[in-house]
Amino acid sequence: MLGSDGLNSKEKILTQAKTLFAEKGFSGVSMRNLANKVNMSVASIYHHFPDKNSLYLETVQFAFQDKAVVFSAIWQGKSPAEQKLALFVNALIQELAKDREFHCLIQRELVDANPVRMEMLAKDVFHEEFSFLLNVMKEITPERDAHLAAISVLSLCKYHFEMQPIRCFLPDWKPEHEEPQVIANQVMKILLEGIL
Amino acid sequence: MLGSDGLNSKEKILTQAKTLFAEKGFSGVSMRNLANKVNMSVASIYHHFPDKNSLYLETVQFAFQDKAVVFSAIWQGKSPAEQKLALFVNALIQELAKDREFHCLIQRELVDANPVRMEMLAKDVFHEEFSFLLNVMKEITPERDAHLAAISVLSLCKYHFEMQPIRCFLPDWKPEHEEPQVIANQVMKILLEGIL
DNA sequence: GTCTATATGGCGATAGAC
DNA sequence: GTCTATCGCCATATAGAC
Repeated sequence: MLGSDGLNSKEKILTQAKTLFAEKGFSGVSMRNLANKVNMSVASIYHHFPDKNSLYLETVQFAFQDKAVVFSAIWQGKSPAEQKLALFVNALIQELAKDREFHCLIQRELVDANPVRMEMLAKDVFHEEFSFLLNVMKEITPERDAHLAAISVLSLCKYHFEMQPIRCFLPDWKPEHEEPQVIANQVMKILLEGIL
Repeated sequence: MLGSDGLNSKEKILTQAKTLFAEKGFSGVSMRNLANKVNMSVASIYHHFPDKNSLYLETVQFAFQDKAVVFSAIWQGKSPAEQKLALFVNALIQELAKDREFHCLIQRELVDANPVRMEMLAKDVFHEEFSFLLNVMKEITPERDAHLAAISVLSLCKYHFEMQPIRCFLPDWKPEHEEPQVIANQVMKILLEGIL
């Protein structure tokens, strides 16, 4: 039942599907491409998934499933709110740097903006994480709009990675700008002092 | 030569292509879809463009072509650097709010990350604008890394729009969070004071 | 510059043997 | 659970008439 990589067929399919969908998007990947990549026939894939859309949905859920664990330790900890925020920023940036495919999948989901998938993602994945961040922001700056502040924190972390493909062609770019630690430090500095 | 909308056939095709590519992406749009939308045959489109890829490239350039004009007045003005930054943030957010298709096309380009198109975009479109922003940042905070600071300014503006499809499902969202002026004020406040 | 008709191949999905 | 073979359709692109 398990291959030499310790994965059963379904997991093998999902792993490669994650790679392909992240790279090319839903309509950029054919069942034949995927079958090729996992060394199976198309018909075998259809044995595990009823259709391409279901496969895509399961792939997205598969890509998200281990992410919540990383952050819960931070939110459950006993640090003061400011420190929780710093730990979260660091952890998020590390996670985005480590799992590029995860990052690309989110970006594609947001631009495709399928309303059904969007609500599913919001409820099943983002709601809890966002609530924790929201509470920390409320504690830190009760006079501010916590929702906008939380989005801004996420912006500062995530957009560095979205700009990665083009940044290296822009003036004053340095290789060190790609290091997660450098990015995280910069984000925290802005959050602490502003930029002006 | 010109239709009742004042556009010739090529412009009509590019206008609808911009809408479709922004919504569905390159591989999500077929030549038949597009032909349908402009009330032409597929063959007629191929009279104006040699293939789908060229059509896509021209569409992206078409979508970008009027954008530089909006900002040059700000950079050329005689305001102090801090005020130029504030004007830029406002103008960028207004532009993103006004032209959603433009916003989606950028997001898709960044996630597709075709190296050839990326370098083309960087050189032809972003280089000049980014340089102006960079110079303003250097003047405002000479001790900071200007490249990272400039990216952070763009992050704060652009990511609010990227999160738009999911934000309304997240806790504490209010309709006013979609107003460009509210977003711009929030961005400037963070840049001035930080968040903590 | 626009059309109809068509060539050629890839697509998602299924039938049925092993 | 995996395969080969195949269906019916839609994709990009072209030929050639008007």
